[in-house]
Amino acid sequence: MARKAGSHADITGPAIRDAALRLFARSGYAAVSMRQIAAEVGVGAGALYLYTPDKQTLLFDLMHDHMTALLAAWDATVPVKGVALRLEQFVAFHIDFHIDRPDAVFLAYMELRNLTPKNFAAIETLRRAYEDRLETVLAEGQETGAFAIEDTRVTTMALIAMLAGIHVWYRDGGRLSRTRIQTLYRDLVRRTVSP
Amino acid sequence: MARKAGSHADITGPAIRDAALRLFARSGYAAVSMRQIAAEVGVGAGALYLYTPDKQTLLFDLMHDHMTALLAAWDATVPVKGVALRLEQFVAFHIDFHIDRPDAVFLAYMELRNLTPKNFAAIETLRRAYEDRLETVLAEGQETGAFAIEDTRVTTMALIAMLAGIHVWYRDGGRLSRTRIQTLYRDLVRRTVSP
DNA sequence: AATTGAAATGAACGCTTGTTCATATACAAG
DNA sequence: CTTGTATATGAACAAGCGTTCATTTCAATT
Repeated sequence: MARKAGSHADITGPAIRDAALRLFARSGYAAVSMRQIAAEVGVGAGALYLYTPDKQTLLFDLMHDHMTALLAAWDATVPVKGVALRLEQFVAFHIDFHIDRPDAVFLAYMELRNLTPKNFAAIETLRRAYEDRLETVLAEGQETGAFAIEDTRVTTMALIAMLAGIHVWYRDGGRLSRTRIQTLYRDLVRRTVSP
Repeated sequence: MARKAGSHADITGPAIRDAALRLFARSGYAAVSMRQIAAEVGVGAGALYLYTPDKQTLLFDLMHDHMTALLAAWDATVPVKGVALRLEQFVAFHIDFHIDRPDAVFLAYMELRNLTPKNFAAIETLRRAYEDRLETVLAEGQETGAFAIEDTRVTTMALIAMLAGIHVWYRDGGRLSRTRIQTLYRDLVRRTVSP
């Protein structure tokens, strides 16, 4: 039996991506089979290939779309005046964006080594671009004397890692609210760069 | 042909673990086959099962031994006087220990989800114990007034993540020497906790 | 009512997987 | 020189892998 009522491409396509994202994040790309993804969607394995040329492209598209959306969202923020406030804006933005997408964050940080070299390079470029957004803010603050930073690149990586680490322990409905976390990390970051 | 001259258990055993560690770190547990590990050692696939009951145990033992060695090494340090210096000691220790074991660090941070529930719980306990070592230092400094920390647990996680992030970008013979990195991170950490 | 075409099936393909086991080898002890 | 044992082989097993494709189903268009 095929083509049940109401089951069309614009439903199945996103459903496949959702299921793949969830399963890849939970068990890892290599450990998840196309048949598992298909079963989660409620479809035969062959149907997946109506929506993606192969498994590798499915992974790449998920990571690529996440990174692209991340950069677009930051670039769409309205910059506040003053580099110190701009840095606080970055922290709040980062936490907001990432806390709502735990699975995509997991993918982007854990599945790089399962990308083909060409796909890996593409994602690395995007990741580097995001790091550069932060580094730009830090460098500007350093120039104007608003910050006192010993090594801009190292501080960038340290802050990104600090923020990325939230996804390791954050749980919805846990001890700390999102606002509280943003406050705490805003202060941690401020201490790290202030003169 | 079996049992070549000089090829004994005390050579093959460690060789298997070395190869497994390297391959698991490079490609991920699920993506590495027992035959690949065996080939790297220069042995048939069946021979692996003279040294490990199964693939899962091989992974677990690698992670378990790493975490155990980490805790033992820290507990073996001679505590310096003064909680601020003790924190600096932790930073230097952490960087020293981890920078020499990039593959084991990769495993311990990336392959948790490929552990069976029981094995996962065991590793989580060890990881938590390591975090607690740092938290203890922070809490003591907070009590004595040497540090000014808003939330001890969050700061612990933030600092661990910051330090763990080094392995993402550090390359042997890169721009920064190990000592330089230790100095930079010592200062970053100090700023984060100082009153 | 007939036709079209997108959407899905499910069998089949050649390969790889983790693991087992009967068999073979090479060294150490008697 | 014979025997015993630790070490390794490599074929075999059932299961699962990603992917392809001839075929079927169903809704919309004519």
